[in-house]
Amino acid sequence: MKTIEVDEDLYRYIASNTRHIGESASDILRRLLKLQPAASAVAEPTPVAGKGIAQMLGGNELAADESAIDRFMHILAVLYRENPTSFAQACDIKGRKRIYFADSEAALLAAGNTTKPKAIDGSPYWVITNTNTGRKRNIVAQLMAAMGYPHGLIERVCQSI
Amino acid sequence: MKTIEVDEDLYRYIASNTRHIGESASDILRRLLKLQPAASAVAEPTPVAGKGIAQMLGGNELAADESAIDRFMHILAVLYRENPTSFAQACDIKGRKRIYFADSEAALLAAGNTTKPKAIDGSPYWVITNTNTGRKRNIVAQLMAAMGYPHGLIERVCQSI
DNA sequence: GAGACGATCGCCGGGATTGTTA
DNA sequence: ACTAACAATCCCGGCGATCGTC
Repeated sequence: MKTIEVDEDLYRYIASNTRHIGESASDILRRLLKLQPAASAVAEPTPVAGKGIAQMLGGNELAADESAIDRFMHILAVLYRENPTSFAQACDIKGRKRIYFADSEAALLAAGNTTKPKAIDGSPYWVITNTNTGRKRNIVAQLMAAMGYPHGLIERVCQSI
Repeated sequence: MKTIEVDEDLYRYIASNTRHIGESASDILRRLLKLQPAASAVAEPTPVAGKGIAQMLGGNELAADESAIDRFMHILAVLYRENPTSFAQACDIKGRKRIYFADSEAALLAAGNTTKPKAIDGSPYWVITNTNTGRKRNIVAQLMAAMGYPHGLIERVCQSI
């Protein structure tokens, strides 16, 4: 991985061409420049834990998300994609009254008022959304901890929300 | 200046496309992606009348358009003509409920009430028209940013609406 | 769906702030 | 009582589209 500097507007241009969750700056540039996709992209059946999330942090993909909610949803989508099974086991996190994750909007609505549930892209899950940013960080931290991510990475991800 | 991370091979590819000493990554990428140059440095006179956005601003082309809508439509037509591909990638801009661009009138009508779609001259695209001038400026700014135009030019174009 | 334009104002989403409970 | 953790109200900024104006 090399680091290069680009102007603001170029950066936005690249970010605006994100096609799907988990796409890195390299992926986007390769597509825009009509180059061959990275060789390893398809071949790897079991991604190394932490790879997807770390890549997300390194690249510019979160830049396209304007709000904390967008970044929150984006991170959750990547976490799910990276390890659906682990996510499923880890996501029964709850607050005092509310539950945070469920496989239906109704379940979340039933456990609190005005929770503003949103569907997690590419997964069967929904999350609560009506929280301050601190709690969003909290939820992500708890989830990632339960999924077995290392401390440092968790911290960096939370920082990025 | 923003920093992004790219794979080794991409880095080498970009470096190998350097045209002259001191050329920045942004300059090279702009050229490879066929985006607008950052500086006003249009060293060579661009002869064809009505060729680009800068030309349009320079001349009195827009003066003939009485209303903000006319100027709005005019600008969009020029932007499309200047780079149809980039326009196509950039134009999936939307509001909270409405979509702003589409390749058919019906698509815009379906996504909002009384949006007053109009066809963009010389292109297959339609835009929403029932917005205040601030929003028209907004739409143009978002579009141009996503097409990779530099800030200064975007501002001047919006000013002219 | 046919008058055209677009400012104004109502509504909605984001999330900090404030109220509540353990 | 005091605090920490949590819930959800409510303010602000942004968006939609009605309706006043020409």
